[in-house]
Amino acid sequence: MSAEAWVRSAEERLAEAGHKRGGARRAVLELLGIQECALTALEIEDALRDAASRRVSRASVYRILDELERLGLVQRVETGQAMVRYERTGGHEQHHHHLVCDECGVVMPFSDPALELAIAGLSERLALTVSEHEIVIHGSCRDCAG
Amino acid sequence: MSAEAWVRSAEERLAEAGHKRGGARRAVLELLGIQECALTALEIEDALRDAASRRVSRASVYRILDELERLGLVQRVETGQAMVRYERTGGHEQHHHHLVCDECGVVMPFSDPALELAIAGLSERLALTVSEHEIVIHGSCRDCAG
DNA sequence: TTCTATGCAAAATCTTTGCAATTAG
DNA sequence: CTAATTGCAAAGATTTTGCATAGAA
Repeated sequence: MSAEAWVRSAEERLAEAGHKRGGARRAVLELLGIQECALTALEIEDALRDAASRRVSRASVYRILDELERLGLVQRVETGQAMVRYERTGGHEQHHHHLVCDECGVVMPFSDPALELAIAGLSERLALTVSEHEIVIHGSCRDCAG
Repeated sequence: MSAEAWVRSAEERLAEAGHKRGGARRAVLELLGIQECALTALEIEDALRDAASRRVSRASVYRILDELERLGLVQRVETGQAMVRYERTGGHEQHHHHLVCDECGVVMPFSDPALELAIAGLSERLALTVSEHEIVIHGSCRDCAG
């Protein structure tokens, strides 16, 4: 799904849920739509200010992300770093997970069919209705490991 | 590994690293040793107070957990809830991951050989020296899903 | 109009740090 | 003695909330 299509479908979903349009949320959606990987609230705020697309207050960024998450439009990524990250769901070419270098803090996306299969099988046996899965692997990246 | 054996080996490791013994840390180690699953710093503080084993200040709990994590004796578990959780490493019968019910907040451990295999295979192909993996699956538990 | 969206500032929550007193080796 | 441990209180960092204004339907 392209960034534009994702933004459009997200706005539809928001309208269905009784939301009105707003410039701040639109700006956040457009930013998330074109991201390859997860951003923190602060990164979103900074990116919007720098891109001059529109300044959005931090409180709004948090409120918007919270609502988007409730509607399943974005997903939290817990990297174990100080801040939570968010990225759009269902939008990228394929579902991906994250690698985190605990030394330099870089976060990289990765995909693995075998892992997806294992999780799919697992989901059927759990005492839980699985809503999403997000796997974070920690370690040292090539630069840091030397 | 039994709780006692784990506490003993942890203290050895701490001694090697140049640490002296301390009552607060000892109490935290003994508590973590017997836990089935991950606790938050606050839960640790409360458990120690209630068990009357020893009161430990919150700052010390955090400092102790931080040091134990640095030495690889405990592992952080990011559940996506407000607080980070910690549990001992290498101590339980088998490596486990976590299920989180996003409705009631309950955290349950689970194990899955197929998942471990998938991760083992994956680790060899990553641009990362894997230090640990911790998988958290979100959803609704039986009680909440109805 | 009426309800949502937003910004600002204050508050809340979790975690870390500074400092002094204590204690282990 | 010397360095690590600990508690307390203050500070930090991230996130949430209250309130008033602006804006969409």
